[in-house]
Amino acid sequence: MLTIGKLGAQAGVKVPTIRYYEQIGLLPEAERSAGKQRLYNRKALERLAFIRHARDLGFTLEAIRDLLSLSDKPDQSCAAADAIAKAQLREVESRILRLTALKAELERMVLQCAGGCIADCRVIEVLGDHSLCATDHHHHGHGEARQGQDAP
Amino acid sequence: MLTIGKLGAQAGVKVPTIRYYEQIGLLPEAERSAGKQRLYNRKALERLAFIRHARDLGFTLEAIRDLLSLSDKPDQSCAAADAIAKAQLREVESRILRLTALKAELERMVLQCAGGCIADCRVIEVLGDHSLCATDHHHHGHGEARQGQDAP
DNA sequence: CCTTGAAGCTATAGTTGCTAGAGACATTAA
DNA sequence: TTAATGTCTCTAGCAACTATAGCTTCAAGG
Repeated sequence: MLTIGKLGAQAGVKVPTIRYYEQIGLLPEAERSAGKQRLYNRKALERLAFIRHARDLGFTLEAIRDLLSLSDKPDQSCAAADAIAKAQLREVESRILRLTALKAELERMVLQCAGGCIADCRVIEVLGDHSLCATDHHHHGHGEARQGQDAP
Repeated sequence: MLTIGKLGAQAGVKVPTIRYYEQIGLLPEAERSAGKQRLYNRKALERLAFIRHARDLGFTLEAIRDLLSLSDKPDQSCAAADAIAKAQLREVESRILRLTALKAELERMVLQCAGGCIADCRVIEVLGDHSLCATDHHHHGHGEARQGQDAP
């Protein structure tokens, strides 16, 4: 049996995040010790590692909730899981496209900045006037994969 | 003089977002009509367009705050503006790298899914076991450029 | 057996960048 | 004049956590 700290260390998830996952029902309520501390078994560790890994791949908690409930029914078709993964793939691809356009625009801005004074700065100028842009960086996706978390 | 609705339409920013920008001090307090409605002039429109454009390029509101205060001092060196833009460029580049790794992993998952039942599903399996991964998708950036907003 | 320090507990509030709703007032077109 | 918009303030909500405060529990050393 693992305490919440050990579990977090093994899965690479911070302790408050584990409690948060329990709170929103992504993890079941943990067993408790005599002194009301949470205790976890191997299955809980696997579930948490699954969540962590899916988060790393950019799945939302909602998508993960769906994937988890699918993985609890091993006899059904995996079409739904496949669809979720494909949607995620499309999402990632469209973000890459958009970011690539942004990158081009930023490079142009930075290259053209001669290092003079603000009045002549291309960065400020380009930001102030969209018509100076080469590319169409105008449509957007929905938030990146993770916030900055990293194993403690 | 523009009402807030016209201003938003011209700049491509929703009305509540404009009020929000004013609230957090990114836009100055607007003049008011006799009936206390906000009124804007050309300068306000330019400032808002600047913000909108910078948001489109993925700058945070904090970075934009800095850029705006720089652009108010046209005689100073543009080194600071240049640094902000370069930091943003590095940020975007690192997000692209990370997303590209994710994309490869997702493609592998999806390709290997034979479409059988959950018990054999590669998607579920790979998510459950990081050692099945080809790539190191383990370090992350800090949030994508925009939430889903788009001109009203 | 007792103490100390780390780890755990709950509960609440903060983060970013907005968006949505309620209920009241202003403006404009028919 | 009346109806339909538009605008006002205020509050609360979204994702996905993170941070803080003030407590209790646990494991190890003396």
